[in-house]
Amino acid sequence: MSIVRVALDVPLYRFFDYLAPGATRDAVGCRVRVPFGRRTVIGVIVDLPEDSDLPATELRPVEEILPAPKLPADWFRLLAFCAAYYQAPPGEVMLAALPAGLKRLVPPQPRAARVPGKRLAAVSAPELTVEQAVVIERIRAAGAGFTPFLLFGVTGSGKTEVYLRLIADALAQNGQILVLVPEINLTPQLEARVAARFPDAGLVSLHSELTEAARLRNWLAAAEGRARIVLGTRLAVFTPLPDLALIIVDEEHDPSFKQQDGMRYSARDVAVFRARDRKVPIVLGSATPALESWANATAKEMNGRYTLLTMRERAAAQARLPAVQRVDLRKEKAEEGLSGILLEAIERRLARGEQSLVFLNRRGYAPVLACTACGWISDCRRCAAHLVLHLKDRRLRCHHCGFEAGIPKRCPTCGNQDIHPFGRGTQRLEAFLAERFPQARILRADRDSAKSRKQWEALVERIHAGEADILVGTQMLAKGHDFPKLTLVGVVGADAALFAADCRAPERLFAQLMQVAGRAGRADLPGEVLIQTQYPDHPLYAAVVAHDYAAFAATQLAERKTAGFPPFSSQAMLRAEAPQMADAIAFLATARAWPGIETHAGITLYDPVPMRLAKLANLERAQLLIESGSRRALQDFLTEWRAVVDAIKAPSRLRWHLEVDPLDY
DNA sequence: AGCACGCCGACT
DNA sequence: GTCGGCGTGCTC
Repeated sequence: MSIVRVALDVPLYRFFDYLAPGATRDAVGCRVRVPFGRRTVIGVIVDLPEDSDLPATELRPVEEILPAPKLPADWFRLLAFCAAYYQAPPGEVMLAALPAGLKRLVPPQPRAARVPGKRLAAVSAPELTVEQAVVIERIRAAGAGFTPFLLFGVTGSGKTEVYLRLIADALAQNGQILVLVPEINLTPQLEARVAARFPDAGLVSLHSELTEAARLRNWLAAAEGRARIVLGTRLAVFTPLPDLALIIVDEEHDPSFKQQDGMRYSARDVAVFRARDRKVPIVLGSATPALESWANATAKEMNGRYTLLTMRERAAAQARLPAVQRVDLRKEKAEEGLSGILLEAIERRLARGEQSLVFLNRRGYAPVLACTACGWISDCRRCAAHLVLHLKDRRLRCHHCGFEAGIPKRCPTCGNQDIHPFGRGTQRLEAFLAERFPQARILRADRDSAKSRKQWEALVERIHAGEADILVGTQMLAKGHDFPKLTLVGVVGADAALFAADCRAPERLFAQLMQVAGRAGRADLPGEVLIQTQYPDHPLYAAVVAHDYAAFAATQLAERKTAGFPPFSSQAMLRAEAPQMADAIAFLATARAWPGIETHAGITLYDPVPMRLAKLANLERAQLLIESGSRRALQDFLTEWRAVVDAIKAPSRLRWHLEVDPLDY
């Protein structure tokens, strides 16, 4: 009597054995319909064990083994690695990696895939720059095995063309290619370029905005090898690819590669594991690499784990890097937060019929409403955060939990009518600019003005069509798109990130500034970037002005090394949330007090502390940082400790999770 | 996670 | 009397 071991979608760290009369090893990798408690669920057969820990009499028989699709062995290795590394339940992790259509008891009726319409002739490849050619040669020279490359190329240096050539190579050798991008709706032009170059490669995309049916269709096409190129967001890293030959991670520094709930994995790191496991090359591309990646490519301690490839020149011969300048706000008078220098620069663009972009990473009209008499401020009653004033729809809104309220006419505490918006958001800048430049057409681009992908695309379309003279936007505008007529970028309100408690804030600010600066002057028009700041001497801005990522990264890494922070140590974070902060702290304190820590050398457990956003949606949150100089030691500790934490008796309303390699503090 | 059971409080 | 709150225990 055969026994099958089945992974099920439950938060438990074990599998379940079932009787499967007549099943052979061939069943491993198949999905299976099994009774589980009082319900019937879909699982995945992970093994065909000789016998079970339980007597055969206690095993229930499977209801049906579903022959296709079959998950391959390397898929199990990948998911098992993730479950172990991220301390997540293996069954849950495996089932989460499958498209929903494969988890239904009644399988969805597969509709015939639409026959691709007009098949266009492949767009021919442009000539390579010298740098591109060198980079491609070096990657080719490394051959087919596992080699991780960090492709460090300034904005506009033509990383995409490098990807396309490598994809062509892999296709020619009958390989499949996995391309990971941070957010699909910000990179539709990459998809378009790949599709145009390789019209016969059966390119499919995989991301969470696809309908369930489309996702299943594309997943199957990839898993069956029909699709030769898979372009997707982080979840695509788990797609079975029988002929995988190359992995590309574009904008590898982007925080969107980090999953922020459920299993909190880094798709970039998972991709590197997968490349190593499948013995294929992987190219991580960025103009501002994550410090971890940069260290892997340059730091002595990392022994050249990654091969660094650099492209310094912009590909379009005429396109220069934009001239970046600081505007000293201590000396310059500012009107509604905009300096005379910036306003004049905008005026010149208006006169020349060019576009300007004012970048402010804060949406709404003003970040807070306050009473000048009694000190009342518009706080969210469910979060430790201010309600943001949205004048456009006359609401106060919490950007964390979504709580909304009307705008009070007078102070709710003291009745004073003199209540004022403090600070500035994109709406306020938009209003001021409209008043200041009545002849200009102003377009605001933030999550409020582009809620859906459709709205966003329409907005981009209008900008491209030249329907705007001045753009006011958040980081939404920093990514992806090239606007040929955009020659001026003004950066407003960036200083706040300079002194944030989060050690990664400078890294993110630098990446953001480089990215938004890269929007200026792409074509034959020279670009200008003006950064308004109270701290013009700050080394971060100096590095941005000099377009010198390497110098910036060197100082950051030196700081990290002194502080013993990643990548010079490994970290994990235990977080708890409960209606009462005291309960959350007490839970973490109990976890920290585990005596078994004695047997684990080199593990530091910090004190439990309230999170930066200490209260969110009526839950108070605290966290405990775990650090070790040895990743191995941390892993061993976490594996044991996780079970200990699991067994702690806590109030029923308390929730907790463990995050490995946290990005935010 | 579901989904049961089981025990107490406040309702038609 | 029973509807329902959530604590506890189990799922091959």
